[in-house]
Amino acid sequence: MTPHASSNHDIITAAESLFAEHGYAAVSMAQVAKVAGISKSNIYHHFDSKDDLYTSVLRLACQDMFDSAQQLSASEGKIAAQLRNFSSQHFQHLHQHSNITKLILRELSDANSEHSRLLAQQVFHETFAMLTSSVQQGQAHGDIRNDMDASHMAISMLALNIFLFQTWDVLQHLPNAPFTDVQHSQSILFETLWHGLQNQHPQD
Amino acid sequence: MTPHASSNHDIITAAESLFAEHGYAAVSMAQVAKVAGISKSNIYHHFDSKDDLYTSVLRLACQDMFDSAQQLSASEGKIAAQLRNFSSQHFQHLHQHSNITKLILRELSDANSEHSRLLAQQVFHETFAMLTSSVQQGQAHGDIRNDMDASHMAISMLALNIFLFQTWDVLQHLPNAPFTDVQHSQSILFETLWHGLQNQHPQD
DNA sequence: TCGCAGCCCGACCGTTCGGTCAGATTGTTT
DNA sequence: AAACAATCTGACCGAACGGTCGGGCTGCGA
Repeated sequence: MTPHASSNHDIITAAESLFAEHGYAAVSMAQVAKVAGISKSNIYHHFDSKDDLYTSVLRLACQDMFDSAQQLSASEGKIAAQLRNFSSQHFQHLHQHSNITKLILRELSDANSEHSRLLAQQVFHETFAMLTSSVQQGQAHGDIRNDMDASHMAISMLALNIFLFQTWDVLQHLPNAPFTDVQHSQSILFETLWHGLQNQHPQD
Repeated sequence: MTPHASSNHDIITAAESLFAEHGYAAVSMAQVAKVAGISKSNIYHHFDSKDDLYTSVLRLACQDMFDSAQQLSASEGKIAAQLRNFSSQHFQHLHQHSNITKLILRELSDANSEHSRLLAQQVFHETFAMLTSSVQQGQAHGDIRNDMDASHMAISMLALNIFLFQTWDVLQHLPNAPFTDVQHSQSILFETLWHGLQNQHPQD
């Protein structure tokens, strides 16, 4: 509600990390207050309810994700370098805003209200539309094969990055330890996929 | 524990769907009792605590996932057909056991105890090892390019399937509706990736 | 200096939580 | 029918939950 709000941002920051780490139901207002360094009652002076706090956190998180996603625009140069650069930036982007990413991933699992889902899909749509557009440009230039849907190619790139983000901790516990450097693994996954997008095949 | 298993299985079934849908913290023992059709106290006759119930649910879920994952063995024929078939089966497998899949995906986000993580990663390792082995066979036969790590190729296939599973609801809300039939999208994603794994390229 | 409006807190409320317990019910064995 | 263990339940407990309230504190305009 209140736009300028002094410690409003502190509360949201504390709530954001807690919600991201443990989920909505597992976080109490008392915990948020303790982390934010204020009293529990004070939170209710800034927010109507726990749900209002969570909604505010989610809305601001999506806004941040939206803003910073617009900054990772497609660079100049060949399509290959463009997509490679975009994918790499997107992956780092996920880690830099890891709290927000975890929050949105949780929202995917819950799938309850359409309201929260709309927020997630709004932020989803941003990077997705950018990537799809780049792929379509590549198809127009003849660099990317035309016999496949640009949307599916774009979603594949996002899928590899997001999946790698959320499973990295588990992947490192696999035997024979095939995954050590996260940046290296990301580039390998991209190159594998990119290799299949190129338009230099003879026939099938 | 109990060999003839009176209502023990009913409780776990009820708890499984509730935990999968809403998460551990958001589900109360009273809700589980109501869905299972028994009293709350009766649950404590079969399980020591809420944590014990959840652990039992997770252990049984991983066991089911493990067992049924072994059944989707690599079929005969060419490597391409093998992998295509495996990927398709794996995807259907996720949907047939959607509760267990959601449960394990939630476990990924929580990342709290090593105990539960080990369970999840055990079930993860199963399909991963199978796929990696198939890819390595393909590499030995010369059907799959040798200049990339088999582990990363395998994880890419799993990533596309799992990501498609958990984001399908959101993807359908994207504008222009590029994703309509989930089976069709899955095959497109696989073909795109498989196109990049093949060993029939001239050079880079 | 006063007043007053926002900011903030300790104490408190009703409800729900996970969990316990004494006892009713049921099934089986003798 | 008696006896006994397993199964099941309603009533209950202390703790923690989301949320409220009255009143202190602080800064600022008059």
